[in-house]
Amino acid sequence: MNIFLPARQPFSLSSVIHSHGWIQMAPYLEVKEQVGFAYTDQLPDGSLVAWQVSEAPGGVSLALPDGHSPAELAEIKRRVSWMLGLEMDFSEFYALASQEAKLHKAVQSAAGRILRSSTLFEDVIKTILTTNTLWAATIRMNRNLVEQFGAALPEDESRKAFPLPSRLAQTDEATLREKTRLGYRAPYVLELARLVDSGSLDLEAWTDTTLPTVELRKRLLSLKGVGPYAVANLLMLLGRYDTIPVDSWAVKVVSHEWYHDQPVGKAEVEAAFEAWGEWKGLAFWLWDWAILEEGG
DNA sequence: GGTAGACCTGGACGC
DNA sequence: GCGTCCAGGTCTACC
Repeated sequence: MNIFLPARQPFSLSSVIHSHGWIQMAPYLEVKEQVGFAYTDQLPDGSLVAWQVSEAPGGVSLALPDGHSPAELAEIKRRVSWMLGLEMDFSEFYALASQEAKLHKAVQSAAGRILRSSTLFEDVIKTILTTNTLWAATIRMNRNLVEQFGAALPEDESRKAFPLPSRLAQTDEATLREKTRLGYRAPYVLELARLVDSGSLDLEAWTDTTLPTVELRKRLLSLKGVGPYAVANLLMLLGRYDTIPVDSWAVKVVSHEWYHDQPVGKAEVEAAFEAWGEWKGLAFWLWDWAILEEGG
C-alpha cells in the first residue's frame, strides 16, 4: 500500500536525506534510482516492518506491505513524520537566513530538517558511536550492532532493524564488545539499554517535551557516554537549535573562516554564531564554509 | 570549576 | 607481518 504524508512547505526530501551521515547508517538503505530510502523498523510490540519513502508533490509517499493493523499504521506514520520532520516550521529561520549570503544555498534547497532515526534510543546510541572515533568506524560499529542484535525480516534475513532496548539489555558487556567492537562505549550502550528496558528512563518522552533546552541538556548530559559534543548533536536532532556541536571539525572550519587558520576553541566557535540566537546551531550546520569551497 | 590521563579501535606509516 | 603513532570525545580522579 502507498500512503501520502504531507509536509509543511518548503520541504525537500533530498535535503533531509543528505542533511548528515545518518543515511549511511543501518538500518537506513538509500535508494539510488530515485530520491528516497528504505528502512527496517521494529515496533515496541516486537512486530517488524519494512517501508520505503519517496518524493511526492507536497510531501512524501510511504510504501509498505498490506496487513498492518490500524494501530501499527498510525505508529509507522508517526515515526516517519518524526524522522523527516514533516511538520517542522522553519519560516522564521528562512526569513533571517535569506539576508545572509552564506546561507543562500540552504534557503534555496529548503535545508534545515535533520534526518532522525525512528526512536531517540537509536539516535542516542548512534551519537555515542560518533564520539572519539573516525566516521568509518562509527558506520562499522553501528552495522555490527544491527547485524548482531537486530531482528531480521522473516521474508528477507539480510534486512534487520536497529535492536530494541530489551534485546541489548539481555546481553553482557564482554559479548557486546566482542561482537560489535564498540570498545569502551559498550558499557555506555548497555547501561542505556537497561535503563530504558527497565522503564526507569523514558527516553522517548524527550522527543515531545516543553522542557527548556537548558533542562533537556542537563538530562542528556546525565547519560553515560554523552558529553558536550554529543548533547549538542542530540539537541539539534530534537529540533533545539540554540547550541552548536563543537567538535574538531567545527573548530577547524571556524578557524579557517574567520581566524586565518590560527588555533581557536569552543568560545570562538560559539561567538561566531552568537547573533543567530535560537537558530545558531542551524546556521552553523548549514553555513557555506569557505574551506569546503576551496576543497579543504 | 578546571585539568590530566585513561579509555579503545583501526588506519597510516616505517621497518 | 609487526610494532608504533595518532585521531577522535568522555569519564574519573585530582587539585
